[in-house]
Amino acid sequence: MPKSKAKSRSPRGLDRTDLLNAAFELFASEGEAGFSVRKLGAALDIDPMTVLHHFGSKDELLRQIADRSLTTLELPPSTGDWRQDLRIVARAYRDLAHRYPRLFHLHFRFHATGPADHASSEVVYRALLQTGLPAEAAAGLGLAFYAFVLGFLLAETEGLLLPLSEEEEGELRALDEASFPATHTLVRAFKTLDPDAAFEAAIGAFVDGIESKCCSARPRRPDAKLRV
Amino acid sequence: MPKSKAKSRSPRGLDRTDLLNAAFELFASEGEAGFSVRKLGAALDIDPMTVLHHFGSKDELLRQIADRSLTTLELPPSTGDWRQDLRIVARAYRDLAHRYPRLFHLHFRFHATGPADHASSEVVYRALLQTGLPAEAAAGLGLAFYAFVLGFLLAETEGLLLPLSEEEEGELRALDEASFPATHTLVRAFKTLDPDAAFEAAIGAFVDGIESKCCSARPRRPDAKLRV
DNA sequence: ACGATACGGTCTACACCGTAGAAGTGTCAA
DNA sequence: TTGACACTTCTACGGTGTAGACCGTATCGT
Repeated sequence: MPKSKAKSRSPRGLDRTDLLNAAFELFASEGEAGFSVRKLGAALDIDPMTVLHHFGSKDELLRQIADRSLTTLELPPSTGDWRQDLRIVARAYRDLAHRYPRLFHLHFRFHATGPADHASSEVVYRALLQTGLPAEAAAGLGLAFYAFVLGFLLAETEGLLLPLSEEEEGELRALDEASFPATHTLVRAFKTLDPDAAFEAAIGAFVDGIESKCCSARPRRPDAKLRV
Repeated sequence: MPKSKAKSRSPRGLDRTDLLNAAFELFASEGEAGFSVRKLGAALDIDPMTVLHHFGSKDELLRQIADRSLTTLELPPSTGDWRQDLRIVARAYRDLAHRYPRLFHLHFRFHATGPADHASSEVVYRALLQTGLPAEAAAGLGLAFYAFVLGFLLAETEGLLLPLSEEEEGELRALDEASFPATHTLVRAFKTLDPDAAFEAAIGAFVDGIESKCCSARPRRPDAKLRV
């Protein structure tokens, strides 16, 4: 029996899990700029080298922080409708991004390969296979789906999607109206932009686009009055 | 006449433009990890502080590097067809990402506001207004379009879209086949994934989705005659 | 019971980073 | 000449990640 004691033998009361939890907390609240091995050590009253002794390098620690955040992904059960399932996965990732916005960008640096990730991928791939598309198309669209969703969320967490500030509004309005008519037309809409609606519309467009690509025989949703 | 002399008076032969060019080059070739003010100084045989004197801070230098890369965006003329125009803008950004993959992520850190960006946005917004969608929807979809495209390209430049490696393939195949049937089905497709096709399919799906959202009255165009 | 071994933890030291502040250095206007 | 000013450099400070040596203790094979 290799592991009878749960607490193991740590001279200090700290497990490696505790270290990871503290690191996660510090990174999530302070952001990458406010995170360093030394600061983590100070917060735990621990020598900084102790943390490196457990994780090997700061990079590996960050990788595990990213992994840990993925384990909190809350994936509702499949509905059986692939359109809904794609939306559900997208919303689950968005929820994750909103819970830990300061560390979401880590998911790009360390392409996650944890079990949580595989579970959500399976939902996505199953959904795309249900469309009847050939495997090559399903695979490409699956990865594209992730890239799109994660990309959108990164943009959102990095502040690219915020309603226009006064300064930005001024900059846009200063543009030559003859050369930038569409931009001028939309300035008002940008000021009152609703990120939730934008996200749902974008995901909806993507899903509808996939639908139109594959199985036009299927009946469209009731709100669609028009047909191709 | 404040600028009669092109070269200005620099004791060394270096203009601020030269500094920016060199910084751009160094960053583009070495990546962020290999870029530092000190290294830039060494490469130019210049004191590092000279760089900061011109740019104020490293952060501002990076911002200008990002801006500079955006000025190389090659935007073909509008076709008049909003679907094609959206695709054109997406491809222009992808071309940019492929030319300078090591610095593409900077576009997320510094939401670009340069003139090059306004020019491409205008194309996107004009395209979306041409769909006949209301301004709110057009604005949201416009930002979503950027988030999606940039996100996809970031994923691509960061390596999330590469065909499966042997190791990753093994990891996927090791998954329980009963629990991950779709993943298993697609492993082969992932090994031979074509990023170009995935990108075109994804953008196509998004555009088609927008089309289905608005004006199905327009006749779909067979891609028989293309113009560019 | 007793070294051997391994491991958790610490300490010191090194190379590198961004940059504030002071101190040259040159060129131009008065 | 005398400033004034932009440019460049030097020095120094506080921060970073981490390699390498060191120490105490717990476990194990004998």
